[in-house]
Amino acid sequence: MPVVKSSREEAVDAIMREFRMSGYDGASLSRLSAATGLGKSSLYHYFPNGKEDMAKAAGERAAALVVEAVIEPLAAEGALKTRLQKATAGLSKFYHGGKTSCLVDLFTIGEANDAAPGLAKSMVDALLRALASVAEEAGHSKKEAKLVAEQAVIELEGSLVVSRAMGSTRPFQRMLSRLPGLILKTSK
Amino acid sequence: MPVVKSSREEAVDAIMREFRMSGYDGASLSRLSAATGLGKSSLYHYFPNGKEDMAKAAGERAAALVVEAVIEPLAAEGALKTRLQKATAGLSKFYHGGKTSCLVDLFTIGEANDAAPGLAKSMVDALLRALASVAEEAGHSKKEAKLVAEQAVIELEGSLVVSRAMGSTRPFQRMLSRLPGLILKTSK
DNA sequence: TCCAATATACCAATCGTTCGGTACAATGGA
DNA sequence: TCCATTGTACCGAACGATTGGTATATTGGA
Repeated sequence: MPVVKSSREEAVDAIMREFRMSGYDGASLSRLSAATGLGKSSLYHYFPNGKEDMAKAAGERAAALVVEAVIEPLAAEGALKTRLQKATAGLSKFYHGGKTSCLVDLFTIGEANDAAPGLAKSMVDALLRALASVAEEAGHSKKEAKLVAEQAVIELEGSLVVSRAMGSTRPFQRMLSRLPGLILKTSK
Repeated sequence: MPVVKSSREEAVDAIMREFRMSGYDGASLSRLSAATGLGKSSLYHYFPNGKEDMAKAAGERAAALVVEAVIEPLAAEGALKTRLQKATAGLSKFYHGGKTSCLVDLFTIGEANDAAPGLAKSMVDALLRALASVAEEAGHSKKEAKLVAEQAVIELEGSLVVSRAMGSTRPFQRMLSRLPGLILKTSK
């Protein structure tokens, strides 16, 4: 098991960071080059199809991080409440307390749609499935569970947008504190 | 009262549409030129500071439309429930049933921050104030009203993101049907 | 005649991309 | 063991196209 990250893995991390800061259209090759410390031409060594490949790699990396920080804790052993706490902590970490945007948002704007179609959809689908399964376990019907999961993702994405617009992480933090209740409560 | 829109007003509408489709970075001058049917020279005649001015004009236009479709109905005479219905209808119209994005989201990404700082914040602030005032009228305390308003904006923005990502307007529609209850209900 | 509005032509800068090439490590047959 | 070969990792320079923006000329209605 390699302790040292490969150069490519480091690059993907940096690229993901840049995309989450500037969006797809805003993340120019120059910026991506500066962010990775790799020359523009070197980027094409790791990502033969250029920006498109970089977006895909960034999306896959982000998805993997969400699985690790949120979905796996939810699927683990233990009390529901504890798992939900771990998942919200994971969300806070992944979104840096609300300071970093979500690629689901950024990759559904402008040219990103043509460059990497379906990428955002698959990301949100995975999250929806994981949340719905937990909501079902918490006592919701299959139908209710789906709605609860959707509501959770809506609040997640929305709180990130509002936090960004207001220049404050409070909306995101408040959303995190609401999340466990949203999924656990059975009363309508 | 002019029935015919001035050439500039028509241009602003088209520009707003283009920004809402492509985001700030994605809306190039060529696209804006094509969308308005105006040559670059004409665009710079109406918007001397170029893209930046266009973004401001689009933001102001969007804000005015939201005032007209949502905020004024909320502040009008009549039963609260009726006003909320009109406001949700206004939201549905402004966002084309969930098919069109929100500039609050798009203008907080990439270069837009530098070009038009504070634009998104002022937009979301106006909406928050209007919603909070209605929530207060519905029986919430000042503090609760603020939180309820924030929650409403979060769900609005979030449902637009999720709808975009899923390629379905259902999440937005469901959010609209939740909205009145969110603001009206006094029980915790 | 005036001036808002549009056209034509152009600019430097940057875009995403490709080219030709270097440095170095690993491989493998003689 | 030698060394030719191959693969990996990277780079600077340049590509054509497009970016946002400007300067100057022309048009046309009041």
